[in-house]
Amino acid sequence: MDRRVKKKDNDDTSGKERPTLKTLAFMTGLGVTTVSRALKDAPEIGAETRRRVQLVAKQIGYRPNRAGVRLRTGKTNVISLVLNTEHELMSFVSDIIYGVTEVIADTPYHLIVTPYSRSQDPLDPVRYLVETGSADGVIISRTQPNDPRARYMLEHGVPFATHGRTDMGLVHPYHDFDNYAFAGEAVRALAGKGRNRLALVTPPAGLTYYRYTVNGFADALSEAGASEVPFNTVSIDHTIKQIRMRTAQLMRRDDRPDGIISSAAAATLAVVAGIEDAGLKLGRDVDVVSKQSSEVLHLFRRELLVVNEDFRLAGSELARAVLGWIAGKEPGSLQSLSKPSEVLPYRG
Amino acid sequence: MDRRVKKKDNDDTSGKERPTLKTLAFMTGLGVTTVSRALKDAPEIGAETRRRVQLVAKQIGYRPNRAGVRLRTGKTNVISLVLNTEHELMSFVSDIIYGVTEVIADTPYHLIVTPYSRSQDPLDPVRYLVETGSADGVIISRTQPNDPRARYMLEHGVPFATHGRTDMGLVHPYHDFDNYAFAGEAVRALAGKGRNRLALVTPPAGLTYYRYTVNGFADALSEAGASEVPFNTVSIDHTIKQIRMRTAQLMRRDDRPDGIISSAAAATLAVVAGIEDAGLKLGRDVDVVSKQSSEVLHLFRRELLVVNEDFRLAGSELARAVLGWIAGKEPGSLQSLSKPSEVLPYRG
DNA sequence: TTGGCAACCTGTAACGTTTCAGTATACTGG
DNA sequence: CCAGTATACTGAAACGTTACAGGTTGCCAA
Repeated sequence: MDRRVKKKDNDDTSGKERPTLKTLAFMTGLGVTTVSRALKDAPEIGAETRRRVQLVAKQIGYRPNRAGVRLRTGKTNVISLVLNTEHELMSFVSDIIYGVTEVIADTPYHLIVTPYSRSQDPLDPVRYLVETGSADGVIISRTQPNDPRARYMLEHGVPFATHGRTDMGLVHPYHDFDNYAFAGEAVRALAGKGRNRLALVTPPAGLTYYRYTVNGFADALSEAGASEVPFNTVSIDHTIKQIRMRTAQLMRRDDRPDGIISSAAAATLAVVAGIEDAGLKLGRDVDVVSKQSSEVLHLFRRELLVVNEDFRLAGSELARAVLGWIAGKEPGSLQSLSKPSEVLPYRG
Repeated sequence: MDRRVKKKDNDDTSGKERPTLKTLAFMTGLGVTTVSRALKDAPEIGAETRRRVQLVAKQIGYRPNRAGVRLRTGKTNVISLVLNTEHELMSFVSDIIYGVTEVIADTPYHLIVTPYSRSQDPLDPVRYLVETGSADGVIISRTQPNDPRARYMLEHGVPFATHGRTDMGLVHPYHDFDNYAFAGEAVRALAGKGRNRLALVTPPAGLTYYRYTVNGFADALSEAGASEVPFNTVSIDHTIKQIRMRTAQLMRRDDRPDGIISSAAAATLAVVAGIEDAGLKLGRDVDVVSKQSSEVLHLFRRELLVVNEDFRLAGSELARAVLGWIAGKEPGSLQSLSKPSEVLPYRG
């Protein structure tokens, strides 16, 4: 298993080995310390020397060895995205990753994906990251009002950002979509079409944005003089099959809703299928407003009303937030809330 | 000169610091070297000692410091997934990541996502990974018949696996979906429904699976006595809007196809929209067979015929392949081809 | 007795980086 | 002219790990 080749001093410029500070030191005739400091613009290095070192470094394509830095300083230059492998939306995973990578592209940071599954405590992966010091910053989703992960990371001084807000009286960076506003807009749009018996396909009950959605729904309902048709048997975490079946059941009842609001595009496909299973027609018997993160629902059924949520933006904002915290900014200043688009009907 | 530098001993068991080999050495009364070897079952360590060390290590939750290992040995314990941030399918990203993480969950490996965008040479991220030694293994997608990335990694002795095959006479691990078979099955299914003027929505032209798809299509066409209606103006890399528009154009022509085969679900949504824009009806005027990676198309239109491709499986296979190569297995033994499901009509 | 050998264990060096504690030189003010 | 100090640089140590080159026993054959 010993595949290490004997290594001589790399004090030569012969150029096959990856350059290190030692290489640079030799080439410039300076000490390793000076080179190290020159590269990070330390004040006690002469301007001339600094320029010379940086020039040579650029010329030979010097890149600091991550393991060396990490071992010495503990800095990993890693951001970890913690994902639930059962319940995250497909579009969420893809877009948020791209959003994050967009932001960290010009930094020395790498993105690692830390998964956890149904069986596990969501705290597990976070605990692992913190205990092993595997990341300088963490991004979590599926945020809860009282989130043990956020509390844990605050206690341990690990910078993080949450997708969704918490409600623990603790300050930390977050990015959130304004689901209160979304639900409200959705209700008003349906009311505007004369719909007044509305059902809501909610987010999973434990998460913070469940509350915002439900509250936005309730407040707008009473304001609009509409009423709720309870539909608590499903959430967007349920399978397509379940949502479809239960929607069909719901729509066969006498007191069925004439408007439905759905918190996710995938659920909406199932809802519409359920509606049609019950022999009803979208746009005539019932209207549906749905969130979506890519322009897919209007291809599906033109009658749908949609509101867009941009997960790529969320990824970028979250990355910016963690990096900001790592850089020493106030956590309280790294919070953002993204307003929903209008409720959009199909157009050409 | 008796001013000695105070050295921070972590030789105590007081327990707040993360345990290192030194901690274990102190606790067991052994040398650091012995502990290191005992933990990796080296032969020259007494059975008794070995068990004792491993017990203590487990008790206090010792985990090797990755930076230490990496600095000393060059082993990163990292697998990198290289992704194009413009053109990967949403479902692909999500599922392949989950597939990979499933496999590496019980290993010391971490998954890092290395993105590249339109503007960049696809070789860039790979070159970066290799030059900086950032990963022990690499997974790439969007594989080309003559793929510079595969060639480069082979030359540099970096283990990797490709999603899709190459055609360079070089041996390396891959996982691929049998797109030749898919296209063939699709043609036969359409022919079975009496369709004999078929169009194909291809993968992007540069990629290997474009060829397999096109060949499978062509071979089955002549075999079935059907003919091709050329539709070279789009591929699944085009935008929804473009595909939709061009499909509509196609379908308004006199020599329009009566069957269409689509290589991706997202494209299929656009294709169907285009068909309907042209005033035609799916299942009556034209039949469409499409690949999909999640059960979404039958919710969209019942008339669609679908073939399933499992990206999560691909992720797992690719991870297994890279890990196998890293572990010293023959690259030629780490290749797998996944057969398409039957062509499935809607059922209940 | 001596030498050889196997079985087990150990100290030291090195990976590349940053930090600590200096050193050498030149300049300043008295 | 000297002390004091600012400027520009440097070597050594340390982070945690593994490889290398020994060391120390105890036992056995000669």
